[in-house]
Amino acid sequence: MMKIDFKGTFDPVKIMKSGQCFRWKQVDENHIGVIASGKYIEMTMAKAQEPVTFSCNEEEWNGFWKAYFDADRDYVKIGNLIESSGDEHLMEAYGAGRGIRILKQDLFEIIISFMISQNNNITRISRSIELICERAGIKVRGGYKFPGPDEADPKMFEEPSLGLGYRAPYIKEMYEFVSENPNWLRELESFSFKDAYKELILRKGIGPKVANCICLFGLGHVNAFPIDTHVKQLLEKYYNKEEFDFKRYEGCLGIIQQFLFYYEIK
DNA sequence: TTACAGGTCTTGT
DNA sequence: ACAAGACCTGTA
Repeated sequence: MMKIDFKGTFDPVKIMKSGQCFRWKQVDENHIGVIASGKYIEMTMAKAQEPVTFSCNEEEWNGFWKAYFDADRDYVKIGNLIESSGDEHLMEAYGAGRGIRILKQDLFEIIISFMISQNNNITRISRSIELICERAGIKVRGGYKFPGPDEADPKMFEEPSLGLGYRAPYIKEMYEFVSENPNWLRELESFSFKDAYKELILRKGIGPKVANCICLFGLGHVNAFPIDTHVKQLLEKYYNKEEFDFKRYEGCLGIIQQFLFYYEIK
């Protein structure tokens, strides 16, 4: 067991509902379970200001989960930057979203997950992803692993019951492409934010919004700022013509975006 | 029933 | 460059 005090900057329930992860689920009254990169962990659903207990040992924490939960980033500092901004809308969004962190998730899983997310709703996205995991059938503790590029037959994605709809050929093509270009993911990881973005939007089914989500949640580029319908609406509603202070939040733009997004869907 | 959902692709100016 | 329209489909 690892007990970590995040000093009010880790709220499992908010993260689960934040829309960046689709496979977190409540396993009992007080715990949330997660399968990430084939590893399983459970955590307590503590209030934001209480320490969180994780079902792993110190070696597992340091070797994987610490990075996954972005535990080394100073979210208190980011909170202070917001609190001292005088931006009332953002401060209100932060009040609602405090405790959300940017997870460092498996790159390929994020690519597929956010390709599925286009013009889709969270319920359907989660359902499709879970079905993909079950159909590929790679069991791990806690459920099924998300199938990597060589761990699923691309034909599988044509199956209508997965509910992928018109996105199915995009997903199939991505599995085939990465399987045939095994170095592509590593190259993406070595690229700068801008180069990774440019490379991603070359693929069919990936546009500006999804590419930004992949950069933010799968590649750890915290300056990626995905603009979806909600954030677009919010920017138009509260900030006339580019008056949002992007410059001020250089270095944590994606985290700011998460607060705004969470606030708007809530 | 009709409209919507964390957009993207295609086609036409 | 930019603006429509179309697009799978479960759910409310």
